[in-house]
Amino acid sequence: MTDVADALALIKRGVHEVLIEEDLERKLALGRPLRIKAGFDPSAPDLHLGHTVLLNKLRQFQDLGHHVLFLIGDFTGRIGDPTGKSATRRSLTEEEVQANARTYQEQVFKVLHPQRTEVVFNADWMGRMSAADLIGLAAQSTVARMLERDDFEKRYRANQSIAIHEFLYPLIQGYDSVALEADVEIGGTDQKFNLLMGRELQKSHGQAPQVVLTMPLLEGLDGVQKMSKSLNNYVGITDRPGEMFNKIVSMPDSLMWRYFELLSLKPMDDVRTLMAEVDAGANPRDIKMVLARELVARFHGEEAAANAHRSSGNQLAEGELPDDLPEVEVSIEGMEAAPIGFVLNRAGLVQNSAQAKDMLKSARVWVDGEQVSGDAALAPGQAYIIQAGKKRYARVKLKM
RNA sequence: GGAGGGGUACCCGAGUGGUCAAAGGGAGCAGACUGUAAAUCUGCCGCGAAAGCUUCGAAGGUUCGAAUCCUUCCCCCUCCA
Repeated sequence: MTDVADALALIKRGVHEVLIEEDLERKLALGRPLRIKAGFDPSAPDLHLGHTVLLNKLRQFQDLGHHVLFLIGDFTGRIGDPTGKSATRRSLTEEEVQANARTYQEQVFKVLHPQRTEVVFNADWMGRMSAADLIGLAAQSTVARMLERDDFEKRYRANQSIAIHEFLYPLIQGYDSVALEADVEIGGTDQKFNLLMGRELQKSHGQAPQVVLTMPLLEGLDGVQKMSKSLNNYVGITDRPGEMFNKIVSMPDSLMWRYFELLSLKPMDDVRTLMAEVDAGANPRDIKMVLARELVARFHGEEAAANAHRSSGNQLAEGELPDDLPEVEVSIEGMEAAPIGFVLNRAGLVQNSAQAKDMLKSARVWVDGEQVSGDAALAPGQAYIIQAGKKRYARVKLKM
């Protein structure tokens, strides 16, 4: 294990807050693998780069030899974190939880070391807890303490209802740390209250309190709002290589160093070297390509990263076709010839017929390399290579 | 309980009987320029290949014709008690 100061520097990279840093130093000095806990909501298994900020931090701990407890909150999922807008959340079935857990693991191990990761479910211990035990747990905190939490306090002052069970959420999340004997828990800045509850409950159970690390929420590609699927400003970790590459290279320059800090596993010294290059006049685009290659390689492998700049989803370079041209079948049911607008729409190359018309009008559609106009029609029984705009193309087969 | 104001497309917001698939702005999408960036500029922006179909809180009604007029209902806001 590396020396404590180096480890501390790596751990603090990109972190919003460490509570309490001296505790962390002491734990690191113990020389044993620490138990690092992070909880995940079982309802949303499609990960994007925003989620990987946390995963990267876990990975850095693993690189230092520590042990990660990947907690799937299947029990807490039934409550729904009161922070969220969704006060009433549908509870998931056992099968759904299992399916989501599998998806998580597939995606998560692109970042984490499987051998140093233990996947745990809090229903394992919470499901067995008796009503008496739960009351005992509830007795370990107070209403006044709960009202210190920002959103509870606001709602209380605004005379909005707070259901009793909502108070149980932080308690259970905290108790998870007791059950797991966590040394460190990592979460988003919005989780601070819940994370601190773990410290308190551990103390009252005679355990050394965990160190709390809060990670900033990653801004999405718009550079303003947090990354989320619903705002469509995300890079999904299952995005195709070309698509991922394209999104990263086209992000605003203002965002790139933030992404380097939180998403790259390159040492900060290397990142600072890149910064110096840009200061000295290097094209920021080329530096974004460095980041794009690293991330594509992480989620799709080195080979995909090497080819990402000319694979589908990314803009064509010099009119070259991508290596992995998607194939689509379009049924033209009874038509003698399919109007090009129809084909574009059915093949998913445009969002709606208005966009198809727009593209055709401004002559941005090519069939087998020939530019076509809006009145073009394609005969069935044949495959065409169709390109719509710069980024979208497919081999389209028309069938009757 | 009383008085008044309001619900228009993803968001804000104009529109008071036909020329309204609905002004304008923002967001989004496609382009030009550039560096696959920003800024700026252009086009698109309910669905549909088209014919056409479906929208203005909901349901009925008047009318040749309704976002616009009438009835009932639902929801939001402000003031008074």
